[in-house]
Amino acid sequence: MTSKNQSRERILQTATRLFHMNGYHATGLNQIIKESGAPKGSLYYHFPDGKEQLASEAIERFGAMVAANILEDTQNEVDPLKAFQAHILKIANKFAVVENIPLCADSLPIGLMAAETALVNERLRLKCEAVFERFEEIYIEKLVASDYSKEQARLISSTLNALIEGAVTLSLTKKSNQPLQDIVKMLPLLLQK
Amino acid sequence: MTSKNQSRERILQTATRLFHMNGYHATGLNQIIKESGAPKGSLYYHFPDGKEQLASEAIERFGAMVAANILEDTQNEVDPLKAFQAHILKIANKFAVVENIPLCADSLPIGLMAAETALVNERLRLKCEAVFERFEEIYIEKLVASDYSKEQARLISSTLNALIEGAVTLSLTKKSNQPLQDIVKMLPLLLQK
DNA sequence: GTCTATACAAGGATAGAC
DNA sequence: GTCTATCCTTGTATAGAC
Repeated sequence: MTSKNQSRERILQTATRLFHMNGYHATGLNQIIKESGAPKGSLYYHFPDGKEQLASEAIERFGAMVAANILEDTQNEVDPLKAFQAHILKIANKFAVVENIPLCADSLPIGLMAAETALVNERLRLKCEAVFERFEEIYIEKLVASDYSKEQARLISSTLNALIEGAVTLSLTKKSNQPLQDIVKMLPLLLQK
Repeated sequence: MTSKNQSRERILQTATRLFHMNGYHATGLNQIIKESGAPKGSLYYHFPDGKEQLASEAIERFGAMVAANILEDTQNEVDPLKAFQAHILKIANKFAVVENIPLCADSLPIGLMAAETALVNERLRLKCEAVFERFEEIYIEKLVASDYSKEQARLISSTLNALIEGAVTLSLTKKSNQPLQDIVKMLPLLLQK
């Protein structure tokens, strides 16, 4: 019972990290098995649908992790502007890259897997879509609680989602968290009522 | 001479499209050869460094195409706000998706290949970085010409880059150009002096 | 410049013993 | 639940004839 969950858990954990670091197509099942240290034979036992199922659950888990982070950061500050800025700065700080490996995997974009799968795998596309929508919901809730109108809140949240996703990609590409710092500075303009 | 360039050209064209639609790792050399209709034996003749070289040139070409579009759109309008809005709307309109295939390949993000390669292939990462920087330069130039300060222009341009990249990814994932439309509406706030 | 054939590795997936 | 062995496909890349 516990051992079942242990090796399933190890596989899923490693898969989540690798998929989001390197992407869906660049990550092999053999690599996941090797790095997780889990018994090789058990992969298809725990994940009968193979790679697709593994990726699907990885996206779900990754999304939940990030959503929890967002939620925490937004609840620590009453002011939505300060809350969002704190959240982005947290990402920027985690973002330091050491020898090509980002210090923390949750500073990576969901957009990599989203863009990889959007046109070719409906199941995974839907998972990514759900994740993005969850983020948006949290932003909206925070804004509405501070008396932004429903439509204004939706618009800001959609933009914020795009902004963070894009800035993470840029930071990754430039090997610098400058783009993330830049959007923090611009955020006050976006949140005007 | 012309025939040399013809088949080289066909390969590069197809590679550019496939790499940016499906990503670096999901695109096979066999697929490129098949779809381009180019003679199979000629790939390694024209691109001795194989897939990496092909991708490198594809990124360059794709970046140049998009940069030309941005330049055109920004020159058709004196007001930077209107110019940028027109540019994004153009992307949004091209974006219609028919049976999972986007109507126009240049509505796709560079970010896919950027995020795929940033951590694992320095040569391609640098190409992507150069492309993003070229975009930023164009934005900055337009803003400075309208009396924005240097630093303000840089900040807005960096943000705009992230915004568009993120919105395209979101639109792709949601199969809707709503995110792109959203950022058009928010743009006036960003361009305040 | 182009073509065919082929080498060689890695990918995902399955079968069957334990 | 786990392990090993194996299958099939696909991937990149090369050699050598034309």
